[in-house]
Amino acid sequence: MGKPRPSAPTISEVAAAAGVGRATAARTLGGYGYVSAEMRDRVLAAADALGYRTNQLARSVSTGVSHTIGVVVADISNPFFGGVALGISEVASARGFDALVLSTAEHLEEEINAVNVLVDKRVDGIILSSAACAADSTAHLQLPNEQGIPLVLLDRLIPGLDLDAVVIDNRAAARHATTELIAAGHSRIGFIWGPPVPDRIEYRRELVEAAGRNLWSDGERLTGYLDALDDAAIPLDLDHIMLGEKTEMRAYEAVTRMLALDAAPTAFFCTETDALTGTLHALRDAGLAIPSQVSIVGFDDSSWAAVMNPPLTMVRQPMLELGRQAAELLLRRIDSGAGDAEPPMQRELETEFIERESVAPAPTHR
Amino acid sequence: MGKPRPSAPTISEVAAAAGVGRATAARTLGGYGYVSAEMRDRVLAAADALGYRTNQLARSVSTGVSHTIGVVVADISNPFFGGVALGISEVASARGFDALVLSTAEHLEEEINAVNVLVDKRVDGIILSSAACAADSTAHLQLPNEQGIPLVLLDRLIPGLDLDAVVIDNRAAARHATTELIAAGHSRIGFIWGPPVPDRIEYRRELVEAAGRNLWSDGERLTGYLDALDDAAIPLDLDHIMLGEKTEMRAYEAVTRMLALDAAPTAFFCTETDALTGTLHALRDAGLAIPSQVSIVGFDDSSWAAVMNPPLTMVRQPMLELGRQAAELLLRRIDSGAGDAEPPMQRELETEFIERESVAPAPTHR
DNA sequence: CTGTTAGCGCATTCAG
DNA sequence: CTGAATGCGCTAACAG
Repeated sequence: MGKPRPSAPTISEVAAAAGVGRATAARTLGGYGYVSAEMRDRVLAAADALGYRTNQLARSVSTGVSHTIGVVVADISNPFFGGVALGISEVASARGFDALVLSTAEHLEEEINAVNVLVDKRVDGIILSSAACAADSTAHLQLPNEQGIPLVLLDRLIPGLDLDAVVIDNRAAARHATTELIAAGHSRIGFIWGPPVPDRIEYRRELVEAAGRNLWSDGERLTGYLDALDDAAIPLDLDHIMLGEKTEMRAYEAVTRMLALDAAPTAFFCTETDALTGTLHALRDAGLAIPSQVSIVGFDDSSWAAVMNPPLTMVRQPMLELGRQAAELLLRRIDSGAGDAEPPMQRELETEFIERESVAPAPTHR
Repeated sequence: MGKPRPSAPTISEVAAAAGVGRATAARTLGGYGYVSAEMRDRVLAAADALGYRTNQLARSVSTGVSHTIGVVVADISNPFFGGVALGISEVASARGFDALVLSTAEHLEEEINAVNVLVDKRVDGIILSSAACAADSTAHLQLPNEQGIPLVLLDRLIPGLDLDAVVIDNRAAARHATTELIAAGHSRIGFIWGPPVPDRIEYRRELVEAAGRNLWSDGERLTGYLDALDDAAIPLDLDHIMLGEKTEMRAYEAVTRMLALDAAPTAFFCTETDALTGTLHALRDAGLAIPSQVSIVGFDDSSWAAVMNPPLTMVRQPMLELGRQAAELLLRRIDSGAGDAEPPMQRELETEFIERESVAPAPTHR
C-alpha cells in the first residue's frame, strides 16, 4: 500500500483537528449536504491550517466522475492539432474539465492503446482524430461506448461508422480552391498529397478507391479536386496527382517530377503544410516564379503564409472552432449521462478561402 | 454514490465468475504476487469474457501512483510548446505515463490554478513553463514539493528559485545571432521583442531592470544582444529596442517606427515567430528588400523559414529535446521517490544557428 | 500458492 | 444538522 509521499492530509485528519465527525468535514469540504455555519468555519480553519487538498482521484472512484477528458491526435506538435487542442481545453477548462492528451503518430496500434489507457483512467469522454480509415479496423472505437464513455470523432470521419463527429467540409474546400485555380485559367493543376498508394495507378476508378482506403479528410480533398475538374469538364491527368508517402521530401520529388512533364502543371494545390513547403522548395529549385509562371494555393493557413513573397493564397481551417465544438458536443453527451437520447450527429464546419497573391492567370507558354 | 455508467465489471465479479477469491483475481489481473497457471487461466478467461478493464483510478488511490504527469504551458497551439509537448509525451508514454496538459495563456492565476488541479488529481510529477518572473510570485511552485510531487521548470528559469529545470541557452543564442549581424557589417540592429514596459525608458540600466522583471527567456535574449553589442563596442541605441506588448501587430508598428528614424536599423533580430512575421510585414510595406537593404535573423526555426524569399537565417531551438530531457529528469525524480537525494539541477541546451540568405553586408547608404 | 481481512480517501445513507 | 457505518474498486498484509 505504498504511500511514498509526505502524507497529504486527509479528510479524517481535518475532521479530527476540527473536532467534528468525518462526514461533517467531508460535507463542508465537498460542498454538499447540510452543515451549520460554525461547524463549517471550524472545518475550513482546520483544513487550511493543515493545508488540506481534496484528493480528486479518491473522489472520482467514489463518484464515478473524473472531470477529465481524453484527447487523442496524430501529433500534438502539428499546429493544426495544437490549435484544436487549445480550443478543446478552452471550453473544457471553463467547465472544470482537464485534458489528457495523447499522440499516436498516426499509428493504429498506438491509437488503440491510447483509447484503452483513457478508458482505464476513467476519463469522462474522449475526443479522437482517428487514423482508422475503414470500418473494419475500428473495434477500439466501440470500447468507450460499451463502457458508457462518450466519444466524438474529430477532423476525420470514418465511413460506415455512425458516431458523433466534428469535421470541416474538406470536399467543398478543395473544390473551391481548385475552382479558383481553374477560373484563373489553369487546366493542368498539380494535386500534392493524394492517397499514399504503393503501386502505380492507371485509372480514375483506382484512384477513387485508393482514396477511400485512406484518411477520410485526404479522400475528401481529392474528391473535391475531382469535382472541380468535372465541373469544368477538364480531363483528369493522373500524372498530376502525387500518390506517394506523405512527407515534405516526397512532395518535393513529386513536384519536381511533374514539372518535367510535357504537360507540366501550371498550378499546384497543396493539401497540407508539409506538402506546401515541399512544393515551394521544388518551385524554387526549378527557378519558377510565383505566380507569373506557376500558381499555388495551400491548405492550413499560418501567419507565415501572409509574409511570403508573394503572400500565399490559402484555405484556412477553423482549428480552434473545431476543438471548441468537439468539446461542447462531448460535454453535452457527458451531461446527458447514459441516457443515449440523441442519435449521433456529425457537424461540418466551413473553411475560409483566403485570397492573396499566389494565384495568377496561367502563362500562355513556358 | 452516482455510478451512471453501465457497470464496468470489477475484480470481484471476475473472481466470482472464475470461482476464485478476490485476491487471486486481483493478483493475476494486477500482475503481482503468486498465482498458479490454472488459476491464472481461469481468471483471465473470465476477465475477457466479461470485458474486464482495470480501474486505474481505484488502483491509483490505493497505490498512491497515478502514472500521469502534468504539463503546463502558456499555449499548446504554439508550435514551440507543441514540439515540447510531443517530446515529453514520447518519453513519458514509453515509460507508461500520460500527460495532462493545461494552457495558461501566460496568466499567472491560471497557472496557479493549473498547479492546484494537477496536485489534486495526484499527478506523479509536473513540468511547467512558468509565467512567473520574480521569486515573489511563486508560492504555487512550492505546493507540489510540499506534497512530494516533483516539479521541473521548462524553458524558463525563475531567478532566485533553485528548482530542477531544462532550458535553452537563450543568452548565448542571442549573442551569437547578433554577433553574426555585426560581423556582416551592421551596427544599427533592431531588437524586436524586448520586455513590455509601459513607460518610456531612458537609460540602459532601466532596460536591464525591466528585462529582469519579465520572462527569464526574454531577458536572456536581450542580455545576449547587449553582450554582442558590448563585445563589438557598439553603443546601445534604445530606440532600436521594441518595448511594447508582444503581438505581431505591435512588432509591425515598432519596426515601422524604427525604419523612420534617422539612424534606422539596417538589420533586425526577432526573438520569436510573431515578432518575425510582424517585422517581415513592416519591411514589405516599407518596400525594403532582404537582404540587400536590410538583414534579418529570427528565432524559432520552422519549415516555412527555409522556403521564404530569401530563405531566412534563424536560430533553432531543440524543442523536442527540451521536452524529452524535461521528461527524463522528471521521471528520474519520480523514480527516486521522496528521497530528495540529488539537489536541483538546471540543464541548458544549445541552440543552432542556421545560416541561410537573409543576412548580407549592411548597405553603405539608404 | 490461496483466500480472508483490512486499508486508500472520499461519498453517502441513515439513525439520532 | 451531525456522526457512525458502509461502499467504490483495488492493493496488500497475513494467515492457512
